[in-house]
Amino acid sequence: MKKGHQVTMKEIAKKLGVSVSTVSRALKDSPELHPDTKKRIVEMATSMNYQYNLLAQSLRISRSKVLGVIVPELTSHFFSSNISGIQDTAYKRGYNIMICQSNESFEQEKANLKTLVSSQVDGLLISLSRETKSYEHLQELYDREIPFIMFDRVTEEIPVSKVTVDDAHGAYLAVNHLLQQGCRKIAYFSGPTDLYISKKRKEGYLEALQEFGIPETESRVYVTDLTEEMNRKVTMEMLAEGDRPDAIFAMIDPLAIDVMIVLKENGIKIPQDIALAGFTNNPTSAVVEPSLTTISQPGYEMGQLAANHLLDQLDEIVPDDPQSFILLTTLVERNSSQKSTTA
Amino acid sequence: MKKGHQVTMKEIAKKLGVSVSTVSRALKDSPELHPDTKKRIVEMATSMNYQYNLLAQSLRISRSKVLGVIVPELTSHFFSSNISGIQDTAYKRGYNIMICQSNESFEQEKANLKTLVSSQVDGLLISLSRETKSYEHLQELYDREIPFIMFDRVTEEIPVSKVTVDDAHGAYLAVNHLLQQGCRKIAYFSGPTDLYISKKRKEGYLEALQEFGIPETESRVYVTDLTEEMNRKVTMEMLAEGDRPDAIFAMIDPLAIDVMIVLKENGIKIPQDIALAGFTNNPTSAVVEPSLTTISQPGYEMGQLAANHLLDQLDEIVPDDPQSFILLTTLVERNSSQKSTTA
DNA sequence: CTGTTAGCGCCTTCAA
DNA sequence: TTGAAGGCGCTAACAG
Repeated sequence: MKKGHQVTMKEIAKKLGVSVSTVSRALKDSPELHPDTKKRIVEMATSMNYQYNLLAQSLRISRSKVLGVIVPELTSHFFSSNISGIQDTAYKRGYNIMICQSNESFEQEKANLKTLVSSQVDGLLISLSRETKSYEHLQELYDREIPFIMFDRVTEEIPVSKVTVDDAHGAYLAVNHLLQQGCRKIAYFSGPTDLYISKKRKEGYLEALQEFGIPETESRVYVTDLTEEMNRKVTMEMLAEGDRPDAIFAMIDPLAIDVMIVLKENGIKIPQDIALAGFTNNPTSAVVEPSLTTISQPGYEMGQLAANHLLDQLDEIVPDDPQSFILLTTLVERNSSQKSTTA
Repeated sequence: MKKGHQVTMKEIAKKLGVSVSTVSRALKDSPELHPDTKKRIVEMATSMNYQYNLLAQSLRISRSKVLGVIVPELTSHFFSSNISGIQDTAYKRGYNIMICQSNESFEQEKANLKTLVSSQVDGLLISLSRETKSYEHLQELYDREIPFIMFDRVTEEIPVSKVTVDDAHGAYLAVNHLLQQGCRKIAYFSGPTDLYISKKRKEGYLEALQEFGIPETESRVYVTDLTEEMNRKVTMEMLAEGDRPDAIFAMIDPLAIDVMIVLKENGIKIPQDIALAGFTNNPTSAVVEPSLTTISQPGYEMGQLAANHLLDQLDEIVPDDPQSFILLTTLVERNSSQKSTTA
């Protein structure tokens, strides 16, 4: 299918017997122009259905007014909330966004970066894939002075602005809550250990335990690659052990829900036998049975903040030295952890 | 923040004392070029960290290799699945995507259309907002011969290709299933009546009833604007009536779940007192209690199909007369409707 | 095999 | 108040 012809300033100019520059000036409402000429041109443009060509402008001014976004996956509620915040913010400030998903693949992430840079995006918002363990591609981006910031899945290795939630504190809130409920043998179900959030949330987990005088014990840490299969396997392993925990803090809600399913299958009562808490506050968590206690992350706000900050940097409203924004998480108490009321 | 300087072919040419066209040819591996020259140029480009400027190419060839996507909202699982399918497909075929969300607003949808057209997207994939009841903006797009197709939320008014699921048949499957379970007084909970899917799903509902010799009765149709508030209100109204239904078919899962919550609050047993079925198969539906019987829509596949078809049209692999793709839905039987086994 | 020229659509001097 | 010229980065047609 061939795209229909788009009217250009040149054509308007020819029809009216004026120069292209005059048309250009009229269309951007320049004051140094005879009102009549302006009127004639604007009317002609409207009647010819003229549509401004942003591409040409971008080339001209070396600014595309496009932001690139790379996320691990589009279908997760958290990331789509981020994107929603980014999109709304960018739109309000006159920018479009181009989106890529790395599908949690390092190679894909590098490829995405390349096409977005090629497309001359003015800046990038990046959330790293699970596989990303080396950062040369980001370093190169940095060296080439292409503005970008990271959100949620970040690395400390590159000195750019970052937007995250307070993972450690969120985990602390969750585990502290479990402790308040009387649990003392609390397991931590972790994602891959090299993931930033796995580490941070473990910090909070350990801090809460320490505060209650419980010796740090790695023996209650279970690691999964977050596939349903392995989540199930790890949970079964835990159940097979002699000294079962009385509570589980799972690094993210989907993991918590996988754990919940396995526990229920095995006749374990939640929260009576084992209390459970997650992290993220996915919509699903509110409706599972029992409803899942979790930590709420402000996904939409993160997206807004990240986009606003990047645009502030681009527009030099704000100096471009790296800042770290840490958003607050909140505890959402639900039934999966209410020992006191349900026991 | 100023974007770092990007190396251009011109600079490479100057460094090497050749012409820009030679550089251009070398970089696209043209055969009519001395291997040595080519080698020198490619090496120089690499060492200077040259990055191709897609924007300039777009302007030159009048093709941006960008697809525009407009969806009502980004955070719904169904639409993010669509987008995921679109993105993966576009990427594979060398296209980027620009995404806008209309936030269910007609004005926003028109504005989105405008900026995407301005950005010179090669084609558009559109899913209409709930508010969209007039179609001049699409007609204009059509008249201007900008290739686009619609998916999921479509209108028959514009002769372009459409990708939808078989809504009527899906509804038929759900209601037929409820009938098989022995229910005879089946209510239909509908969204706004001017919505395409509201109508189509009602058709399937009525067809199933008819097949069982149940007189069409509008009295069991309940209409909501799909806000939680009104969903609740309508459900309460239904409960207040004398002749309660023994089953409910809700137009979409979130509505079904709102209904489920209200029923449970009122001590109604599901499915024993009232069976329940939804439509969409959101991830949430699998984990609610009782798990929700629903109709599965292939969101990712819809996105893939839509993107592939549009690109086929653009690349003239396929003639550009409008086609209608109707994807199959499947019944997902879960506990909210299993009268036979649970009664 | 390589260089020159022209132009994609737009805007910004500079000149008139 | 308006026009002409030049250029953003790249490519394609035409020379040589």
